[in-house]
Amino acid sequence: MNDKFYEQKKEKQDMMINGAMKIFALKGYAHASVDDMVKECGASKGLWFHYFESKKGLYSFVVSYAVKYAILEYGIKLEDKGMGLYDLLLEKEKVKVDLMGMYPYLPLLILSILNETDEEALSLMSDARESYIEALENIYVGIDRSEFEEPEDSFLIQKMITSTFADIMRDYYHKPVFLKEEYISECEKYIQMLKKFLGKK
Amino acid sequence: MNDKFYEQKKEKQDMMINGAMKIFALKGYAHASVDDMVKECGASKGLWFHYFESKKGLYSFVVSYAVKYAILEYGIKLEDKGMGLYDLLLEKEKVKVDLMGMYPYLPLLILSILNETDEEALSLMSDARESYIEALENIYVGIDRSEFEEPEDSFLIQKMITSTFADIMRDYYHKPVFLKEEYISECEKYIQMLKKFLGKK
Amino acid sequence: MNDKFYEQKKEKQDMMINGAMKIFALKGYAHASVDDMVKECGASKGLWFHYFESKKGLYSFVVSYAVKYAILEYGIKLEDKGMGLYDLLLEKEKVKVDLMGMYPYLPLLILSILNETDEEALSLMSDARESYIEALENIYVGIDRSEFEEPEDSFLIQKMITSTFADIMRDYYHKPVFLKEEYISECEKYIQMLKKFLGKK
Amino acid sequence: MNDKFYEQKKEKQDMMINGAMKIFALKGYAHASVDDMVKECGASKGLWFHYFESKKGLYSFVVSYAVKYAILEYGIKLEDKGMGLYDLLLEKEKVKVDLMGMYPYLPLLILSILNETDEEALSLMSDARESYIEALENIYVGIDRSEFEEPEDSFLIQKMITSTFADIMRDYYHKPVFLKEEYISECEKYIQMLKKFLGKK
DNA sequence: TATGAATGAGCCTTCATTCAT
DNA sequence: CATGAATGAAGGCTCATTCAT
Repeated sequence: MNDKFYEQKKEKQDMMINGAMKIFALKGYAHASVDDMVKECGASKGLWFHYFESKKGLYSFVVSYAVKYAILEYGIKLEDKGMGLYDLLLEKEKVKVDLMGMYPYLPLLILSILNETDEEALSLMSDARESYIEALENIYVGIDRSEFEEPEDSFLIQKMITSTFADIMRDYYHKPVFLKEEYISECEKYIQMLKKFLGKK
Repeated sequence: MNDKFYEQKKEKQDMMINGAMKIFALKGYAHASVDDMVKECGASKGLWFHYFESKKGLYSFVVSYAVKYAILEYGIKLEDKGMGLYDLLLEKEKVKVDLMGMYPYLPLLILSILNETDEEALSLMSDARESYIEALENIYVGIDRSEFEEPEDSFLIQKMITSTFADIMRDYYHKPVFLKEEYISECEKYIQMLKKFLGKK
Repeated sequence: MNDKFYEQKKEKQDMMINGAMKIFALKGYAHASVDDMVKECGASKGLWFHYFESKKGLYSFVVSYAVKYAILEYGIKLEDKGMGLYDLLLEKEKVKVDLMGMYPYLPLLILSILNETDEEALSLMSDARESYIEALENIYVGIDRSEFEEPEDSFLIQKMITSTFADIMRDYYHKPVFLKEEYISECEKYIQMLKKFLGKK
Repeated sequence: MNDKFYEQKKEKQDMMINGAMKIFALKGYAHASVDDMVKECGASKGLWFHYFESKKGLYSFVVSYAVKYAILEYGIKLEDKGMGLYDLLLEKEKVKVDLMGMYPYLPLLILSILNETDEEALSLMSDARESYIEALENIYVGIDRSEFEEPEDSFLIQKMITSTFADIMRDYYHKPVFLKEEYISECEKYIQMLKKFLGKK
């Protein structure tokens, strides 16, 4: 269905993908307008529909693209089984920051996916959303939780870290420039604090 | 400006407030439509404008109302200075659940306020938003952090709990019915786990 | 149909009539709103409809009232047959200025009637409009045109004076206060100039 | 701001301009509806906003266009300085009638501009209105008033002619078809009459 | 392939009109 | 009589979508 799109130059593809990601990530599905994307990255209105048929199709595509790309990177950089919970969650944030090199708004888009409440948007991306969650679970399965006396505790902490980092990342996106290194330091503060109390790994 | 509205029967007032809270909380300012509110609670389109002049005015009013009401309840139920961090944050969730008795979507609306990115919405509620944040800070000032060797740690933990509870609450709102007791139990799990490791109070 | 209305105190009647005249005269039929009239003179929205059934009915009534009142005054003050064209047209303006004492916007309303283009408005007041025009013609019939060699000329001049005074009056209404004496002086300038050249009477 | 519009075919431009002129001229700014224009000339509702952003923008544009066009024609056809008052004012009406060839409602629109009382409309066209009035003054400066013993008289007469012709023109527009030649004859009657009495030129 | 003119459904808002009190 | 709450149709405007070029 999006074959035509892939026949273009990679550069132009990425320009359009980044435009769409930015607008969708910042405004959410319903409030994002195709005109915004035209302004953001030049490609004409007709072209978006030529490649993606509809706003729905575009959203499906971009979300699915973002998820696939993120899963791929996670796969490459987080696969060394046997990492501890803390190191892995921190590493995961570093991967996200790396992703921003190519697709600056990809991590924010993924956060917005997980928080999206618009029913239409949810139905359009249900597959991508689930496959992202599943991929994360697969990664989490490999975590070495032996440091924790009660395994259940580690899951609660995992959830807390995830929620907290998501919140912080959203804040960083609201600043004029996303300060990558500062963001990672901030995450590290939490990890170090937790390590001090709750398991060393 | 909303004098007319307050002259109506309390029941009807609350019906409209709840309708507006629900739609704004679920869809956000920009994507909430007055038509949705008409469907939600019967009051005709014209009536919303009769009372609130504009969608902007309605949003301002509802947000401000929600914030005032929440601050009031916090004031009444969280004022015993000297509570520990954990007990206070848990108690705060209980207050929110109590608020749902009268205004089911009030807590979700407050979460949405804190996450809102639409610039128009932000400008409409800047006062309310700030007064809410300030009120929370005043409550947090009274927390007894003596259990924590490093006070800084307690602030990181506080942030983590807040982010986590917000996430969980959003999930509970996505279910067909908000299971209040289950929600509180879930929050307690986190608190108990943390108490085990990080201070007893 | 407007019996009910006439059963009120004269004062209140005139307050409402003046409110309606002002709004209709200033904004024209289509753009005048009943809310404007409420603001202008206090009588509640429901009351207008109680007395006049509809905006159409109100317009019909007010226009008809204005026309009747004006014709009455013209009848009283311009009836001395045998006046010359110039004196009569000037006297007519003086009558209008007198009318403002009781109904400040009556003369402007009459001008607006004669210029109205809105089809609905035209159909609502066709009778009043015609009876006004007819009444004027009856007055003009009594004019002594013996000063004019060619009677046709006097009709052209009459039309010119009428158009000119109407224009000037509109200008005066646009000022913060209608300066009555100044208005009459301005009219006199034209009359005197014309007398100099075109007949003495 | 209206670049897009000018890139269309001249024919289509003129069709839309004429539609807008007609509706604005007949109904005035406030009561003119874009729907009326849709009915009048086919272009869809969205298209008007595609080109003009808002009803305000459309009004500004059309008024400004009309004024510029009229001033241009006046410049071409009335520039022979040294014309007498009468000939010039008559010539001016002929220019207006010529303008109707391309833009049938342009002269009526200009009359409506000069009579408009709606505050919003006034603010939207203040520049155009003033530039029109100024252009007329520049033309009037060239008038040869030597026939008049008292120059002041000539200004009064000028005002009278202007008011009268405006009135007559409005009447002609209210007929099913604007009878151009008849209109000019009517104007000439006044001019001839005046010449007979008040200066020959 | 690429553009943007063109369309119409949907949303915010106004306002004449009705009706319960 | 008097009030103003309540309603819905109509108008301004946005935006996804189509289509001629």
